[in-house]
Amino acid sequence: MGAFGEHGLPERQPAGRRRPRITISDVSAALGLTKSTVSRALNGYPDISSTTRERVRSTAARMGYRPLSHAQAIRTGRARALGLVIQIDDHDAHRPFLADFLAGISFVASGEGWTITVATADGEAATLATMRRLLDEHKVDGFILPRTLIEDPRITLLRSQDVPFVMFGRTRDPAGCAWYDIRSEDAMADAVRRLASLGHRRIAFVNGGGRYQYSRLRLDGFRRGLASAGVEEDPRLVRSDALVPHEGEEAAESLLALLRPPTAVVFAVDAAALGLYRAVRRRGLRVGRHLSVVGYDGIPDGNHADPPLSTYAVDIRRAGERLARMLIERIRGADPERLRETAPATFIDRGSLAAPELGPGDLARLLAAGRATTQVDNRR
Amino acid sequence: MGAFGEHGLPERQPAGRRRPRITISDVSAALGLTKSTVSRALNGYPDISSTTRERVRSTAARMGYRPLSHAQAIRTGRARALGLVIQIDDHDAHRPFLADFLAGISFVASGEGWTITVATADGEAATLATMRRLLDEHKVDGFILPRTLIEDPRITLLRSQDVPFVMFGRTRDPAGCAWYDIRSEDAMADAVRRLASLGHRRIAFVNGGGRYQYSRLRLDGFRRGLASAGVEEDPRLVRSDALVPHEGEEAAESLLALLRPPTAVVFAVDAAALGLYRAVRRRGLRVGRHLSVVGYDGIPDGNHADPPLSTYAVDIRRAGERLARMLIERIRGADPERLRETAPATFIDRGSLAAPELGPGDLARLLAAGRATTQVDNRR
DNA sequence: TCGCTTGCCGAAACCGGTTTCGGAGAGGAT
DNA sequence: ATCCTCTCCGAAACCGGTTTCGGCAAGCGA
Repeated sequence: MGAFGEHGLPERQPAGRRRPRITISDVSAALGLTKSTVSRALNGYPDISSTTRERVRSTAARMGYRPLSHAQAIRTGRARALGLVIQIDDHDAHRPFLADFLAGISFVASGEGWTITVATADGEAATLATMRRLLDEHKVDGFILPRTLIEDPRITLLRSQDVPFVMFGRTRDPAGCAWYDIRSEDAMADAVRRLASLGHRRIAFVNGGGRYQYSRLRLDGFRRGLASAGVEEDPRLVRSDALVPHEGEEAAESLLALLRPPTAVVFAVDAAALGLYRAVRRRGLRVGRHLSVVGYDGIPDGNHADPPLSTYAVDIRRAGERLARMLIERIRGADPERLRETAPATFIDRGSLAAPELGPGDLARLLAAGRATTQVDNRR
Repeated sequence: MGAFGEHGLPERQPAGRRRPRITISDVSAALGLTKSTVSRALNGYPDISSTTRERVRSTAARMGYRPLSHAQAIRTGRARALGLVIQIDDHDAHRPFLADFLAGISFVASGEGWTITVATADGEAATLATMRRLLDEHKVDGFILPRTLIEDPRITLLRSQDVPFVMFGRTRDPAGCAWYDIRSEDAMADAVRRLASLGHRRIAFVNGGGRYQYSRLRLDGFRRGLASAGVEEDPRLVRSDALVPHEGEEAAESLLALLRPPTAVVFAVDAAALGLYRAVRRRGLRVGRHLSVVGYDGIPDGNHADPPLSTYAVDIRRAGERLARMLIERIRGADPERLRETAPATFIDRGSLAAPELGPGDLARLLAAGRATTQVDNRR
């Protein structure tokens, strides 16, 4: 399908005026050596004397020679390209960060003379098929896997083919896996402690998607925070699978409808937290005053909410940089179990959490009153 | 710089268990032909009989043969890869759309067996350097240029090297250029007419960045809208270079400070329009009621504003699809002047514009009163 | 029947690299 | 002086394709 031209004759590119590249033969001719010697010198083979090696390296650099990666790839199988397959049917929580993520990856890759091959895929099957195609055509030497699942079929595929990869996020079975991750569980615990120290005792948690490894970790973190703050956990205050504003709004609705509603809500995902604003606004109440909220991710939209959403921001560009670095090392043969790194998220206080103005009881009465005077279902 | 390994010995990849690829030699052996015949048959050379051609094509397809693009590239110079260099120091108006844009490009490219090589660059010089590197290493066969400038150095570079490219957006000197663009000027004109038909007479315009071609077009569209609605243009109601909320906020401030402030504001960029919300909210007024606003882009954040921002949405995924298709045709030799296409934006009414409740005079008085009771400078 | 096209395919060179193999020359031990 | 071992590099094969060149056989006109 399209691999061979449907067009009759192969068209030629208009005669380009690009100056001809400098090939390894040019370098070897200039040095009076054979290209095999030049190749081995540049690749650090031990059977080339150090003086020759230096001579070759310096003149190659002076002449501006850079090997053609596909010419190398045809023999070595390495294309010096990092693969990134983005599954687009997912919730769009991470979309605003894609540019930063790519910037981080690209910064490191470019510095090493590598390139990035990206593809998008619609659904899990398409993602795997795309990865297979990229591998089959030797287009990439390894993959960066965004958004790791608890059970991730991509890992299964890559493991079975011995393809190097690094994950953004941890997974259940870590054997042979390299990763970079943000300790979002610590952020959740910190959020709870922060709220508790402000005086909150009824603290709810709205988690993200159940298939993601991070959801498991963040729930653990939330519980750890409760425990360390000496607050007893109330299972009625926990929701899950809220990834977009609409889902967050529903979760907020059900929490606010409780007999003893929470005075503070911790969201695992910023985008879902924005949904709570709608629910609160509809009741004529105000976030930060009547209900404290804290999110996670640091999406820019949070800054435009009223009041701006306090959250734990992730340095996604740095994540891209580290992942690219790790993947290159991994492709070069580094032990994956040595390539594991986590970093903290940083709290940004924008004013959406404060000491509770009302107890749960008063809040419940206020909510009941608000419900009476407002249309319940004017959500779009 | 990293082109040759700093590492002593070249490490080898752990012995992969991937099943070996099917090469052209496998196909030729199975057919009892030489690989040159197979190659010419698959590429549609006229000196291969049609019966042989079909025989070759069918068995190649049956065996699952797909040519290795770098092996081809080394002789042909074509890598079957589309290049996309994203300049990240720009305003982030288009960042939320990057995933959709990539999805569109990837959808078409994958279908044709092509891949996408992306890179990010910080600043114009870095962008050009990155493009040169990708060309020099034959990593890409052509470029998709996002966000065309009025005078675009990328075009100069690519023209001088006879490299195929397509632009997202038009440019001043269209010679040899292929493009896809949204007729945002029509959207601006439509916005003005829409507001005028609601009764607005003082309609302001806040434009985007001056270097972009679209800014010129959108200003023209705004003026055309005024003319067709029979409203006289007031130069005091036009601002420019507002790309992010903060800049939009400043523009809004200066407009609201006028003796006869506008009752409606058309923004060339949604992100800037969000800044107006802050200025209006600070005065205790309400968008849609006291001041009508309409934006352009269709960013998701607009949906979470209060009231949600009416805007002209762009189908960015389709833009990616069309651009990828056009670039592939362009690389195959199509006439660039034939590859030009525009599409309309679609208006989305979310309630941020309405009939003027107050005349400019009343609004000015209200603003003055609001200013007295509110801190003027509590913006962050 | 002969010569000359024409259609069709094989042989081989080529693209720009990498890798294997072997041998020349230096140096050391005997 | 001879032999043996290293050190270091050249020659050539190779990777998986494309493209040039040439030649065989069929078809055609004279």
